[in-house]
Amino acid sequence: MDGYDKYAYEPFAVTVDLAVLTLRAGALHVLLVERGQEPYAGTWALPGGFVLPDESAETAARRELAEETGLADVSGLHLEQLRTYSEPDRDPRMRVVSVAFAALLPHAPEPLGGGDAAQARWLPYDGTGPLAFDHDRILADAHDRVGAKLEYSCLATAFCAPEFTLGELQRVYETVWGTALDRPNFRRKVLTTPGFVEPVPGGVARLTGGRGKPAALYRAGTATTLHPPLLRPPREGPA
Amino acid sequence: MDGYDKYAYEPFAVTVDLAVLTLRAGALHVLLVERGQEPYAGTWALPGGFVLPDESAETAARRELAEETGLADVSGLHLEQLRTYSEPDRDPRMRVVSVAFAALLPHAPEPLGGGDAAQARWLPYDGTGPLAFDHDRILADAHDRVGAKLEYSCLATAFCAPEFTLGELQRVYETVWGTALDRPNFRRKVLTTPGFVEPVPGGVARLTGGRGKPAALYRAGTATTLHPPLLRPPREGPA
DNA sequence: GCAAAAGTGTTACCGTTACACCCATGT
DNA sequence: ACATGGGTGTAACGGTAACACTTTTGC
Repeated sequence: MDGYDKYAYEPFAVTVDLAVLTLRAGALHVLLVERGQEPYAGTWALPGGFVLPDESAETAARRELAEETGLADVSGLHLEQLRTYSEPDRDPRMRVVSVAFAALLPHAPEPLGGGDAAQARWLPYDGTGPLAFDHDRILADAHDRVGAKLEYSCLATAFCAPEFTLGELQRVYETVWGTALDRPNFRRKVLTTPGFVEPVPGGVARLTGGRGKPAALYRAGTATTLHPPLLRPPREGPA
Repeated sequence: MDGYDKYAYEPFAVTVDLAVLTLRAGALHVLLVERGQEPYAGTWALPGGFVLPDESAETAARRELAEETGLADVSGLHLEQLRTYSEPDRDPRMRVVSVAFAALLPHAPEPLGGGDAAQARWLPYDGTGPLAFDHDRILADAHDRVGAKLEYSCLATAFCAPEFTLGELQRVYETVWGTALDRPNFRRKVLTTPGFVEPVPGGVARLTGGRGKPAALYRAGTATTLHPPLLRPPREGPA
């Protein structure tokens, strides 16, 4: 019953699919590619590709991330395995098992599409219409996971440039959660959590929008988890 | 760059590995099988097997769960995908990508090992020695995940029989987390969380150990998440 | 001056923590 | 009687929520 010795296995194609998320103009955006062939020709899909014989899924995901974004260095980007999608009929042509990943980008390079990659575009998270295959579900799962991890981890800084203001960090939470947060309370929570952020010593300040007081700059700290968590306001159930 | 049309994929074997956890005699136990062939002959390993051509990984995992435990009905058991392990060298013989699952059992049928399955045994979570392949890591990941989910979900009831006492539920937390909890506070927390547990109306009572006052019985409620969470006491860092 | 964004301070509330204490049962 | 496990009560603490208010910039 061990099974391994039989070699009586069915060949599967193993791929990775990437939900690459970033903030653009105050809205959550996803990196999507337009399919050229059937099935789903002309439909938007998550970027992805085959896992090569000498690669782990993580290695393949980071390679695809570099190819699709056109970035020279993706080693510092947050990349996280979501789960594996393996329904037998998820691809009509053949048996494809896909390991899905979520990636978080800070500043979002413009339309990109470098090299031999198909045209990749940033589209707003809401209003992508139905995606190819089961990619709507993968994208929704990615959003759920990221939203949940903001509560108990320092993940939010992965959406920010190396140096950022507390206002930018707060906008990450508000955009992903779709809720407004109280600024004074958010400040206190972030600043009193050891290792979440550390001030940039140069006492530098910078402008975010046009007007307003310049904000102090912070860097991501060394902590990875938040204790106690920063819980999102509970959804108001319709009475 | 779409890739799909090329059919230039490498064949992978896709398997599932199961970390089946239960509580026996107040200690966390894992279901393990002893390997008969090389590599790792004579070593304990997680139960698992190939994903069949018409199965999803979830279907395969539930089938394996039934086969390895010998239980007639495993439809009500908690089964949850953990993550996928795909290092190219994780099996020395061939390229095997494994989707790992965690399963939680209530009352733990005895040594089991029914049908054509290899001898499966319950072993204590601590003291299993090194397992075959990367199964130590999978098992540790399963334990981490379950421990974390106890904080913000009603998962603990999956370790309990359909009707249980609050003392039994508390022992689930204490065993998985390895920490003692204050009984009065635990009671309040569980009872004031809407939908976590509901009392068995028959006002029935039962004995857990030998002595002591009979405890009231509860069933799992309809809620799945805990708001606010039941946080485990923070680890005391060595000063 | 006015709007906009950053930053500080204060109070009330709520959940948890750390206990002390009582109840029911078996030996 | 006493040990064992179930169940109730309560005061202190800590973190959060919901504000009011000041400061610094651009127009």
